Amino acid sequence: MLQTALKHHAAVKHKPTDNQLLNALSVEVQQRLLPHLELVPMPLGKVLYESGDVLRYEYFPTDCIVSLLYVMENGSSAEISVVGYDGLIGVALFMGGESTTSRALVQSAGFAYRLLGQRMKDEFNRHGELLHLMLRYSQALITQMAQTAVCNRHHSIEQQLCRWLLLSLDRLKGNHLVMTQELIANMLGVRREGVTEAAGRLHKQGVIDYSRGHITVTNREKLEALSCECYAVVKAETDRLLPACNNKPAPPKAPVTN
Amino acid sequence: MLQTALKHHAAVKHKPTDNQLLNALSVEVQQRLLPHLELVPMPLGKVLYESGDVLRYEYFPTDCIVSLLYVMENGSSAEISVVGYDGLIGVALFMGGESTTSRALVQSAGFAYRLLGQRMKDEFNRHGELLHLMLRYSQALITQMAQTAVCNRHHSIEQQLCRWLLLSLDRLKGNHLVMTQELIANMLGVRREGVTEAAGRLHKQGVIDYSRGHITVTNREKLEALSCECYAVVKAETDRLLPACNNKPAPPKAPVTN
DNA sequence: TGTTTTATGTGCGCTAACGCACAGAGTTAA
DNA sequence: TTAACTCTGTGCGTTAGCGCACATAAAACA
Repeated sequence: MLQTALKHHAAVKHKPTDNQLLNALSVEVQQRLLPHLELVPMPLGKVLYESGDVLRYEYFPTDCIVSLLYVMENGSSAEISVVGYDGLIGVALFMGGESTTSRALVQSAGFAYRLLGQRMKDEFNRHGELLHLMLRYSQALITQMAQTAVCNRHHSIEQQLCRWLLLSLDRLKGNHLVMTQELIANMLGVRREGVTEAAGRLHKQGVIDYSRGHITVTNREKLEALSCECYAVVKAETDRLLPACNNKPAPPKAPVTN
Repeated sequence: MLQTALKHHAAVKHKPTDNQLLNALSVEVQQRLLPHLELVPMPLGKVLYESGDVLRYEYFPTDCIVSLLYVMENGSSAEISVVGYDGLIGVALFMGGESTTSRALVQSAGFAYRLLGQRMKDEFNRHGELLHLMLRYSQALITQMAQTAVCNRHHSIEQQLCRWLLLSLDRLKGNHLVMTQELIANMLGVRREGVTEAAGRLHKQGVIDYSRGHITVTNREKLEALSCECYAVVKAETDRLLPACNNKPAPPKAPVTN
C-alpha cells in the first residue's frame, strides 16, 4: 500500500522521458516500450545486482544515481563508473553477457523505470549473428577496462607486471615476449625504474628470465600466484563470454553466435 | 613489391580463422565477409588510430598485440586494455561513435585482417533505432571506465574528488549532494581520511561547503579548474555520443538514433 | 674496430597516500 | 538530558612510488 501510494505520488512527477535515453527514442519506439516500463523507487544503498548475478531488468534512472563498482577479494572496492538519468544500468543484458563482474549500488536515492530484460532482448534478437558476437566481445573488453581501473588503484607494480605479462602471453601463445621495460612502464603508466625493480624481484624468484628487450616466463604457475586477482577475473570473464571460439562446431550452452 | 612478397609469405600461414572472433562466426557469415578481409602487416609501434580519429577499418589480429591507451595532456599514458587474436580493434565503429578517446598502438608485431568499417556497419544498419542508441550509450560508458582507470593511476585524491563531484552533480542537476566522506572514499577506493583532507582543502579555497553527509558546491568553475582533465574528457565524449537527448525533435549532425 | 645509441641497474631524497589511534562534534534515541 | 552512535578532524610513523642523476652493459652502426 505504501508502495502503491509511493508510486502514485511519484507518477505525477516522473515520466519515462526524464531519462535521456528513453527520451532520445522516436515516439514510435517509445510507444512500443511504454506499456512495459515500470516506475520503481531506488532507495539509497540498494544493490541492483551483485557480481555474477544474472540480470533481470534494465533500469533507466530518472533522478537517482547508481555506481558500478568492483569489489575485491579482500572487500575493498573501487567505483568503475557512475550512471544517472543520462544512462541505464544493465548493458550486459543486451550485450549478451547476462551478468558482469561489478556490483550496481544506488548512491543517491530516487526513481527509475525498469524494463524486463527479455523485452529488450526481443528487440535485438531478430538481428544478426555478427552483431551478437561483437556485443559479447565488447563486454569482455569492458571487463578488461574495468579491471585495469581497479588494478591501478589497488595493486603494486609487481602485481600489475604479473597481470600484464599474463595478459600479453595469452595473446602470443608462448612464454616469450619482445618488449623493453621502458615500454612496459609506459603501458602500466609507471616509472621505468619501478618495472626494473619488479622484474629483478621476479627474476630472483625464478619466475622470469630477461635481457635487453626480451622476457621469458620460466614459471607460469608462480607468475599467476604472484599476480593480483585481476588477471584471473578478466580471464574467467573472457572465457565465459567467448567460450566457443576454438571449438566452434559444437558451441556449448551459452549461445555465443546467436 | 616487398609488400607483396610479404603478403604472399604471410598468406600461406595466416587465415582469417586464426582470429577467434572470425573463427566463431558461422561458415555462412564467414563466406560473406571473406572477400572483404585484407591481410595487412602490423609492425611494432604502428598507430592504428589516434584519439579522436575517425576509424576506417576494423582490425582482426591473427598474431599481433595491440594496446589501447589513453595519452594525457602532459604526454604520460596508461594502457586501458590489450587486444590480440582474441578480439578486434575498432568497437567504436559498430558502436556508432566512429572515434574514441584512446590510441591504438601495435605492441607486438604480427599480422591482422582488416575490414572496411562501412562493411561492418552495413551488417548492422538494418537494425533498430533502440539498438543503435544503446550501443552509443555503451561507448560513452566505456569512455568513463577508461578514464577512471587513467585517473586512478595518475591523479591526486583532490583531483579525483573534484572529478567525482562533477560527475555526480551532472546527474543530479543541482549543486547539492547527500553523501558522507566515508562513502566517497569507498567509491574512489581511497582512505576516508584522504577524502577529509581533500574536502578540507577545497573548503578553504571556497569551492565547497559541507557538514555531516551534505556537500554543496559553491564555486563550480573553480571546481572544474581544480579537477583533472578526466572530467572534461568524459563530459565531452558523452555529449558527442549522445547529444540530442534533450532536444530530440531536431537531432544535430551526428545520427544518434540511426 | 671503436663509437654511438639504447637498455638496464642503483642510489637518494622527496612526497602522497596509507594504517592506526584517538579526539571532537553533530545526530539520534532512550 | 544522557547516552550511544556516526561523521569528521588531526597527528604520527611507515611505505610505495616518484624524479633525478648517473653507472654499467649490450647492441647497432660507422
